[in-house]
Amino acid sequence: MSGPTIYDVAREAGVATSTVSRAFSNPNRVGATTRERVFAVAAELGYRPNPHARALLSGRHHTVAMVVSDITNPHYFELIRGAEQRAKASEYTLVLVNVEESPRVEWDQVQRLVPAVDGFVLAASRLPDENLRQVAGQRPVVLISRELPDLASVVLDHVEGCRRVVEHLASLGHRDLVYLAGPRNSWMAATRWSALQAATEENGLTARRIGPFTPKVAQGPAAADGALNAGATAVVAHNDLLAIGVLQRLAQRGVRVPEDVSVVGFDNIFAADLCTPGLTTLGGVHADVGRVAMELLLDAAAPAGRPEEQPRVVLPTELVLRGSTGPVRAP
Amino acid sequence: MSGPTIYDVAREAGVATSTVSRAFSNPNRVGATTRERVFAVAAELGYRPNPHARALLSGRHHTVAMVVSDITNPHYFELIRGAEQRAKASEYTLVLVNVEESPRVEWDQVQRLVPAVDGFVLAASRLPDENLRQVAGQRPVVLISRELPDLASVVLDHVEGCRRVVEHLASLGHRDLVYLAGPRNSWMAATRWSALQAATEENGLTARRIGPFTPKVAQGPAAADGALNAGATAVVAHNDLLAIGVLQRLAQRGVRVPEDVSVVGFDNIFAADLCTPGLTTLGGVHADVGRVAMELLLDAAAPAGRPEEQPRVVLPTELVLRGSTGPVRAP
DNA sequence: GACCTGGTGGCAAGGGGTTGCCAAACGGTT
DNA sequence: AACCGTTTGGCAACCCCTTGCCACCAGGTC
Repeated sequence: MSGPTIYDVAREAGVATSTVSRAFSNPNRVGATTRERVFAVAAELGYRPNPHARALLSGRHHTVAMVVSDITNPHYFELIRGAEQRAKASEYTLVLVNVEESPRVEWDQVQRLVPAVDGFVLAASRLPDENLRQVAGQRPVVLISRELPDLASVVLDHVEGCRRVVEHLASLGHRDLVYLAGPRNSWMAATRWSALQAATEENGLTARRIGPFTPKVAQGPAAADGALNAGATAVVAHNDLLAIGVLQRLAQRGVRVPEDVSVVGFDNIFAADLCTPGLTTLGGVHADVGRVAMELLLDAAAPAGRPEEQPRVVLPTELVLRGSTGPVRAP
Repeated sequence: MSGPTIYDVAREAGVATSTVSRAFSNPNRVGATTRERVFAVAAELGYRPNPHARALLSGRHHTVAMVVSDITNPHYFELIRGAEQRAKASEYTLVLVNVEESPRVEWDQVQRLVPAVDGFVLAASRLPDENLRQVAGQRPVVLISRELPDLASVVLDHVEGCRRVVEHLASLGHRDLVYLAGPRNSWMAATRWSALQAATEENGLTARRIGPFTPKVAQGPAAADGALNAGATAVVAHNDLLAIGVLQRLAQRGVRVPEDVSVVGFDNIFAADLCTPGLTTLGGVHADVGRVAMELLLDAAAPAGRPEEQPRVVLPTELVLRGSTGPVRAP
């Protein structure tokens, strides 16, 4: 069934199995001529080292897992793409797990994979802090869109980003904003809210929060109705999906955007510039986020062992202005 | 570093390692009381079977790979989601590989993974037929959006679907359509083109083809300009991304849709109903495609061995009418 | 009491590769 | 010719788990 082994190669090349093994894993431990013959025979036989046998002994699998909380959110595609690219570049295999916003599923899947992978990239993990620490005790972990002391993480700079959002709205004359909150167990949701609060205070605006909402288009109507009911002039949605749902509902109810209400999202997903009006949103280079996270993970998983201090990378955001924000309507 | 082994469990429980092994992999081969004690000790020690040691002997890894040709296309998200869900349900691990439209990368990655996975789902593979057969000789393979005799596949019914597209355009008075072709090595592109040809002939229309185009938004302008130059009244783009790019370019050039030109896409991606006007497109339940493909693969990879005949599943399409198609302009 | 039967559990041999340790081979010294 | 240091390659143990085969034991039969 499976292909030839080092034994076949060794026999064929007239050397010991250990020599074949070393020719592949530690080339300068074996003479040049011998090595060449081994390679030649291996190529001829179509030999490929069995990664499992290798992993068995070394405990290193050249495999990492990426866990995302909602694979249908286009935002994650970019993260995945960046991470996958980086992993591939180092010949690491990427295992993808979608946990559909469920901490329970996330925990089960991570535990199932612990013995099979060298590390985890957890994107927008919904696990409680102590579970994250547990996982980190078992394998190297890099968080995306979440921070925790002593764990490596990559996040976009939402403090700065939210300030830009608030300043933008303030410059348009808005005095009050309503934040449509993301899931309760989302670190990002909490971070955005406190960053918005800080920035509004700084700029003399008020901020209110309603929700939490599952950040999907389908939740848009509920969120939009809530915002209208609160008399909002400016709405900041937890992410673009929710914002798009809000836009749709507002249009349906005859509320004009941005004349009556301004709407801001987060992530700058693919669809954000296609909807009507285009969505003003706080973006960033998400593929880079994925790439950097994977890079940190590969470093941590490297034979050298993980460094003592866990890096915390903060990447810049970018406020993308489109048609969904405009001057506040005359009172 | 790694956790306890069956030896630890065996010692602690006062039984032989083989008993521990059997307690897990073949429970009714060992007495109830012994089994309970083994489980208790295992739980206490936090024992987890090492999947690699297991795979080494059985040759089965409980891991499958999914290869997609462009992970940034929202269309694939749904495929991935369906496949991931199905794999998870059977406790299979899903390895994701993005090959960025490159047959070379696809081949390298697949070969790299052959010894590590139980099978492959190849979505829109760009590999030549003979390479696909080679892979199928090494591991079970299920194709998505591609057919090949003797290989299992799951596709949407594009013959029927294209007929619906053509009938729709014909009913609006169009007498001629221009197909903006997908990549040269895309089976889907060839299939759509021949299905469109057949359907146009059947309905007394003419069809022309320009391209090929890489099916991304960025290629839209070139495609749109080509279509306008050809004097098209109805444009059928290889997929929604290209169609969206076309819509943008047409708007930019002041060409009205659908008054001057009708545009149709394929896939019904997330953004198709957000653009302006909404995109008429041939959709289908892509998550089901992924799910079914994974199901076939798991069947084929099952211990029973693969069945002799390779299933070819054809799922229904659905023509989604939106604003981008309308009556042909008066001549 | 001798014999059989079915149910349990242990022994030991892998499965494919890695690696510590040792020995042979080789070229050069004195 | 005896001696020495350095490569280079081989032996065998080990990684963790599975499984064919055999031994054992309790209970049932005649």
